[in-house]
Amino acid sequence: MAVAYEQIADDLRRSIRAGELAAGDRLASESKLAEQYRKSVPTVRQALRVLQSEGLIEKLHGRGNFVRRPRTVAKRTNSRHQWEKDRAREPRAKRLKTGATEHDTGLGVQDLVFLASYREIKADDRLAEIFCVPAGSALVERTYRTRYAAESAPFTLVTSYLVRALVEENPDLLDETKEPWPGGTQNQLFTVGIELGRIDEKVTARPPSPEEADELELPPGTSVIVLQKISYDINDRAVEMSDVVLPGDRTEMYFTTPLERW
Amino acid sequence: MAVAYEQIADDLRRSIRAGELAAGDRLASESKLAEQYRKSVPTVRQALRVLQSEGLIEKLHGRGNFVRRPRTVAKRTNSRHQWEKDRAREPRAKRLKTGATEHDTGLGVQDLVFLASYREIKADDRLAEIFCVPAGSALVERTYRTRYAAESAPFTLVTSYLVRALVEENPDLLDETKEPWPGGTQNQLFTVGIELGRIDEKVTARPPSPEEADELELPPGTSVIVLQKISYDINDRAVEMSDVVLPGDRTEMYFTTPLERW
DNA sequence: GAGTGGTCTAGACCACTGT
DNA sequence: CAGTGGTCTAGACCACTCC
Repeated sequence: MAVAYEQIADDLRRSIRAGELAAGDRLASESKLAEQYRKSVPTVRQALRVLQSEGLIEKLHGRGNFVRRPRTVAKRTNSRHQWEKDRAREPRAKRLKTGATEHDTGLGVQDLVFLASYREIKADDRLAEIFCVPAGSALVERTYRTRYAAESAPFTLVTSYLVRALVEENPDLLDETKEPWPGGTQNQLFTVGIELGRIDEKVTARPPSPEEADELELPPGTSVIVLQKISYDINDRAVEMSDVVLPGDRTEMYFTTPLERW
Repeated sequence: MAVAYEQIADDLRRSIRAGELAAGDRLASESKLAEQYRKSVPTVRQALRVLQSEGLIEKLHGRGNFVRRPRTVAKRTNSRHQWEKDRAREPRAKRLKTGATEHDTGLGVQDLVFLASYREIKADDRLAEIFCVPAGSALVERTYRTRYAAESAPFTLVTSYLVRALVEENPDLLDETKEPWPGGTQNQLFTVGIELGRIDEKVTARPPSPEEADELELPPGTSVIVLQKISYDINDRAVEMSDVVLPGDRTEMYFTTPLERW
């Protein structure tokens, strides 16, 4: 009944689940497996494709097929926003100690590696509409990569936008060498007199672009979670927007919604 | 440079994007395509697999390969919770008119098809911990399927749990024929004297189980978004939990986080 | 029954990895 | 260089759909 490639996939899956093949182990070569199961190599490869799409194995050209190691789950909350706001007016010494990502993940600043780069761009139609500025207005585009010190792949790719005219009175906000900025974006905005009143987040999932799959080290078949965050000041003006790309296989997001009393 | 199957995939992708192949059109048969591109059938099939994993085509055994129709995006917000709470004490006539899903999607009750079934279960360890009851306690398990009247696949699979002891004083709450219940779960809980104080939602993404892929009509390679919702009453007691499975390719979720003033 | 996609074979050659 | 996975061929046979 069951087709051959499914039987092979089932058998290998069972071996992995049972621990006969441990995380990081190399599987027998495809030609060896074909011999063992008395099937052709393409049939074995079809079985391996199934396991790969389930995230159980990793195919490395010229090296072999390996049992995938489980990766650390990265957590993200919406309480981070109020937490960051509360710290935005604290003294630098306190802000230096920890940031919103550490708040979410429960790790210390030494466990995370952080890369930032800034450049200036002109607003396209989407960004112009969000910020209610004319298309072509000057924006600051900031890209961030955050990863665990012990792993090679980042767990978030962030592109953040600010309206240049709103922040240029503090030249440090245009200088990427000031990153990581203690206290984060909310403290940066505080230095130019902006207080946030509300944050809207839109969450979707989609297949990764080839570049995203490469950078996040995603197995084929894994989706990315895409989060678009817009920060509004206390006058309901959009002052910051971020596109956040998160690996679907290792991200958990938590949202708390308080309700008003009757 | 570029390998054959990628060239074929690129060419077909371009045809679809350019509209030469419209949504719902059948592609030429695999043997015809092999002839056209002067490649073997397995190579053509490899190209089609790429397009399938991108959600661009749908393979129907015995019928052909078809350009996939874009499906309606389903929206979900967290403002639905306050909205539903505000309506929970309204008269039945008002609650009948519309529900939280209509609030999210902007549609009327006539555009949506709704299925519900109830059964009684015993709490497993996970549920016992969430509700702070002994394992084995009686729970009401309620499953819901919601779809657009014009489409065949539901856009949400919901499994919701209540502690039987908390709701059994109103026998209607154990009766699935009372669904769809005007005013939703928050009105149901109101009838037994429960007011919600907070809702926590946890969001992750993962590959679908075969059953989920089948029911949601997901193309291979598409993830599902999994949302676990826990509703707490005003004394911080968990009173309801839902597991919500959403198709990753057609779901948008919106979360608003208000911030306290400085 | 004709036409379609699904599975499978047996083997060739190429590209990548590590020694 | 040997060994590995990646691509590709040419064809066989099966399962499904629709007429």
